[in-house]
Amino acid sequence: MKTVRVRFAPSPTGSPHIGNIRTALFTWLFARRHGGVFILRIEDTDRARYVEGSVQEIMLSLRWLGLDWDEGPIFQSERLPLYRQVAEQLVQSGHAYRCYCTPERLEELRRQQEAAKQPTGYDRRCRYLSEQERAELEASGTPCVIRFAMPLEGTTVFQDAIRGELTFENALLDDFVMLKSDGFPTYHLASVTDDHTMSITHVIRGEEWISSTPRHVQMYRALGWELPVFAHLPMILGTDRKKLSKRHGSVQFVEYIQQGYLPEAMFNFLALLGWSADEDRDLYTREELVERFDLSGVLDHPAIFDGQKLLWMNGVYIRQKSIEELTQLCLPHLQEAGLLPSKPSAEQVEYAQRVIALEQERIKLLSEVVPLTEYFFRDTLDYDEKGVRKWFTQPYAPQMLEMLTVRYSRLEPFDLPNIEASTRAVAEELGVTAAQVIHPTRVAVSGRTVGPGLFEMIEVLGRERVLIRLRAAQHMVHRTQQAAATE
RNA sequence: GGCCCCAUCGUCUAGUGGUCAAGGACACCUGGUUCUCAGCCAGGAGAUCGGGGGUUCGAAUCCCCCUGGGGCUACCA
Repeated sequence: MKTVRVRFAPSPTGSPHIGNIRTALFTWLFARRHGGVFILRIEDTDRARYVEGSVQEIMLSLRWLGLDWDEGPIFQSERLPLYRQVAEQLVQSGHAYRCYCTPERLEELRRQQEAAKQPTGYDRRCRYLSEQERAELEASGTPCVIRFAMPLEGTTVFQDAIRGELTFENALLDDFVMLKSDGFPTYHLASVTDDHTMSITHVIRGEEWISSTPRHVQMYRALGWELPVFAHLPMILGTDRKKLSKRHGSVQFVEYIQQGYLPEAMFNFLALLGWSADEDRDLYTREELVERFDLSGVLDHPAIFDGQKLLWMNGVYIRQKSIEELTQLCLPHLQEAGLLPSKPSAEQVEYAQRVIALEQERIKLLSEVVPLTEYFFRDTLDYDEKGVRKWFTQPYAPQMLEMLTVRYSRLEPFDLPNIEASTRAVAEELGVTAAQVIHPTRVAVSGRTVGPGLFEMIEVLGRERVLIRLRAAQHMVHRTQQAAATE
């Protein structure tokens, strides 16, 4: 059996989105599953739509996901002579012809067809030019394109690895442009030519290409080239069931990277969007996915992209991380937020690690580490309003804070068991439940009503910070109770 | 408008004629663990398989029609 050779062939017309990358992922998975070759090809044949930097974003996204390519990136813009030669060959063999129609005429033609509710499409005027007309047009230097001469009747049938046999009526397919007047090929010419010259065995691409495939099939035949296997992947739709677009919030793939999704979570999630092994499970390692992936498991209906499950999965993978690795992953976010300097000391990293360890099971997105742990790094706290109202108004609060201050000052060592024991002792002395001490104390040392266990939090904060915060809380309690009394 | 593709819980999906009065996961709800949240554990609700006709002893699974959604219909990919 032939070596599998597949390609991911994006056009650099903007930042890649989830759908683009999912196509890359499936293609890569297929290549690795079959010990094949994965090629990156940049389809930069549209000079007008070219967006600077998108090639970098594509490669960055691929690398981040671990989709390594074996050949490329190959730029179609550097292979122009090849496409022209193929187009010329087709003209010579009578499968293509030069068309001198102006864009204006084409537009007018389309307008008329639409008005008459006729199918739109080129009317093949230049296909039937006489030798003399052609020579005159050529001599006058009129710009021209090269169009493919589609068969006028019959059907084009091909097998799609995912959808089975697909049939198209040739009469309904017009003579599409292969080579533009600027000398650049259109997608059809470039991709067919490259897929053949690069010995691509399986053309894996989005479903939006299905209707172009009969054209490609006809080109392969006209050229006498062997057909690859076609596999059209289902699309990914937004929550409004519409094609993914700017309106759907962060659809740009790089934004997911920035927000702190883990590559392993994204990989896992994307693999299950439009493909499924026949198993009741959702969590797979990259290796397990490579072992199982096949085109036969690819679904033939579109999937709606809904980030909830991705977020959950990300949390799962975050919880699986070693604390050292998670810390390294979180550091950039903490630095960007100004909670840590750009070159943190060993002590600062060590502290951050202990903080992150306390929040690991709550973090679903790396960037969440900032709001979740802020109070560990800042000197002044933002007190939760509800928490203050509920706990700082308790009559025993002033005395409680004083007692805690005294006891915490004397603890030796200042560690978890001692902190817990002394805190519970305070509750007992005050004649209140442990919870009645724990909750106001959490507000006092963190400003929050939710967070890690109080004793762990206090231990990590350290005696010095805790005492300062208890002092600040005493003032806060005083003010709060004063205000309540005057009302 | 024309051509093409598609249609199972809100979402991702299992299911290829009988074992399905449809299974799993996310989200949601309840209970347990507990100092809160999260996590974890247990349970619950949630699809008459888009609708209607067939075929068959029997259909989510096969066929037809309708409806709905999507794609293409460029000298864009």
